[in-house]
Amino acid sequence: MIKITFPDGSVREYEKNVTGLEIAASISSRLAKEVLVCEVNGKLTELNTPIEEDAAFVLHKWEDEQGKHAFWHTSAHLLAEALQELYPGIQFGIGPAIENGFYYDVDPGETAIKDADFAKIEAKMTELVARKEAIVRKNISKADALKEFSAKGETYKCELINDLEDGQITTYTQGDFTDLCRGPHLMNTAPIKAVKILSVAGAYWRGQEDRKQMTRIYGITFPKKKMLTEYMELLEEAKKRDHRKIGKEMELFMFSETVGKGLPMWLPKGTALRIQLEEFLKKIQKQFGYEQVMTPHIGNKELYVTSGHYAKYGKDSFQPIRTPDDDEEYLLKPMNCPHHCEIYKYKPHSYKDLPLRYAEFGTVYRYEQSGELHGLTRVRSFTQDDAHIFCRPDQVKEEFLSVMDIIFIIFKALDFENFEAQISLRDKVNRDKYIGSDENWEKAENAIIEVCKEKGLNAKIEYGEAAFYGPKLDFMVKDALGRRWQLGTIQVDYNLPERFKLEYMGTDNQKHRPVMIHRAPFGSMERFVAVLIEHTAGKFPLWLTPDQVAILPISEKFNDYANKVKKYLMANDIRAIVDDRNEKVGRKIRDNELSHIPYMLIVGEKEAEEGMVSVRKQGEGDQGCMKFEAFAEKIAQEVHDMTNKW
RNA sequence: GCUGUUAUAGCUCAGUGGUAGAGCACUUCCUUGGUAAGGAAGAGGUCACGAGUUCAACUCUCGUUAACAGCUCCA
Repeated sequence: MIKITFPDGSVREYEKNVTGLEIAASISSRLAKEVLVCEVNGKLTELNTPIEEDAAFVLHKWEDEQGKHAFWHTSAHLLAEALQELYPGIQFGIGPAIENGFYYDVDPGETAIKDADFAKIEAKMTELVARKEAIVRKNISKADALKEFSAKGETYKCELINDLEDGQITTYTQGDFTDLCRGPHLMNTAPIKAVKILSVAGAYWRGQEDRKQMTRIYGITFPKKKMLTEYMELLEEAKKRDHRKIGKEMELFMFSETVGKGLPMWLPKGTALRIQLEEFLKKIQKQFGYEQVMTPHIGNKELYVTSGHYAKYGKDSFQPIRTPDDDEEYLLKPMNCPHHCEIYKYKPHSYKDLPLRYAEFGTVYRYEQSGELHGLTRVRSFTQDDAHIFCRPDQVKEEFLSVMDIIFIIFKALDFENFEAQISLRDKVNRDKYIGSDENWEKAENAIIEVCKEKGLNAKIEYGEAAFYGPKLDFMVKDALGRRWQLGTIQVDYNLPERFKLEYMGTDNQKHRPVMIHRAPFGSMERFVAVLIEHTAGKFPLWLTPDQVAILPISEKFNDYANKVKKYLMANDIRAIVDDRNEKVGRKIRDNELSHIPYMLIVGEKEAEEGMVSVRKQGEGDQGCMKFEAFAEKIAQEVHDMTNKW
């Protein structure tokens, strides 16, 4: 007999070589039906694997991450099995489960797999499920694995096998399909009740740009048909929130093929929104001791040679601007830091001056690869809400903490609750690409880790994600389609002060090197607005929204009164428009509801006579009548209450 | 940059190897209204751009540009 310990701490005894499925069945038949995969002493394994010794034991169902993972991983194999039947001679790369579904990278040789083939593939997968083939796991020696897969002409699999350790190699077989795989899997494909092939795309073999491009087929499967329907509806919903769609509908920003791709232009409404955000941040920064500066959009190439950016990014940037002078070259500025370093150098500094915090809404230009451009989230010209803090080494931590406070204020004010933080450190092995001494790097890396701990921030550490000049802490949020976008960033930099030979006079009357902290709480105005649009679905908070109030005259006879009210509101810093179209009031209400304006004021004979307005709140209907002066006061108060929190 | 898909009116989209359509928006007129779509008429297109095939190309082929999905990249 062996002892099986469950997650709740209870222990039960079973015969040696009992399987996970048998254990599940001993608890309840329903559980045995729903369980997908199990965990024995922390190791995920199939339900039919015999358990030989005492073990900590966990069952995973669809509701668990691990259960879904196994379900989708098995689905990837099912996809491969279907492809093997449909496209004889097809070669397989890798086929993992992902956050939502799975994919398989394949090389179909001369044939191309297209959207039109999806139905055929789905049908074949469904057909294979009906065969109820068992999935069989097999341990195999490296030599045998190589023999087996090379016999089938599977060059990609052989390459993978060559990188594996002998003795650790397993294969999984279902029907005529055998795959090199670590597992774990479902015991058969029967639980897969709904199948959807989502898209097809190119993907480099092993993620390397110089290797062959495979065909990557994305799919998703579910244990119930209804779940697939719900998932497809969710995708539709997400599409409706896409900032590119809403940005167009609300006339916030645009692109012009003539101006150039990746170069956004802000329309009046979008500009109004952006200005509100900038003013909001300026107000906070003022409280935190920042000073605004302004710098040109170009800089002498030498500036970037000094900073090291030219060596690193020169080739992949907008190329230098020529002048009538043959020896002179300028770059569109790809970042603001070198300019701010020069500002720091304008005069000598004492330790008493520090920290100095220079802030600028600085527009920068980066030649992003064309395929990377995406709405407002990835563009070639964008405005960073940039600031550089020059401080003494002993002030780094405190400054870092106060930057985090600013970021938290912003996230709170705009209701971003589901953000993630990531600490980006150097690659553990390959350290050639980083500028600066090991000692400085370690100091900076440790400072970030400590500060996160102190703030109780659960940040994920990623090695190899650091900028070439220093480690960083990034804040990310998800967009409507579940893609992660980086917003705020804080980066410690021991490198630029070195390169620009920045100094301050210490208490010891000696020159010392300041530390520089780059930070951008929004990241960029463009990306932040994009994420904000998707977060709010275009329903911006009252203090931020471009139009706060729409005034709707009942008929043209009351246009004059409506304009009088508008003038009064505008004079009191309330952003109002008059809808003076020749339409019935029902129509005006409908259109203005759909355009997300928070308040509507309906004015007709009754209101005009008494200096009143009939108030209607977006989504909440009629709110009754009041004097327009009282309404202005109410709105001002509401905005004040919202903005006074920070 | 790579692979694939797409490009028709301001917007959303139908459509055909034989000179182009809808809804919304727009203009004019009627209507002057009370809390989510009043009515009529009209205007609007080099069917992304450039070549080629064809008696004839918006439609088929190739190239260019841009957008979209994914990959790679992101100071």
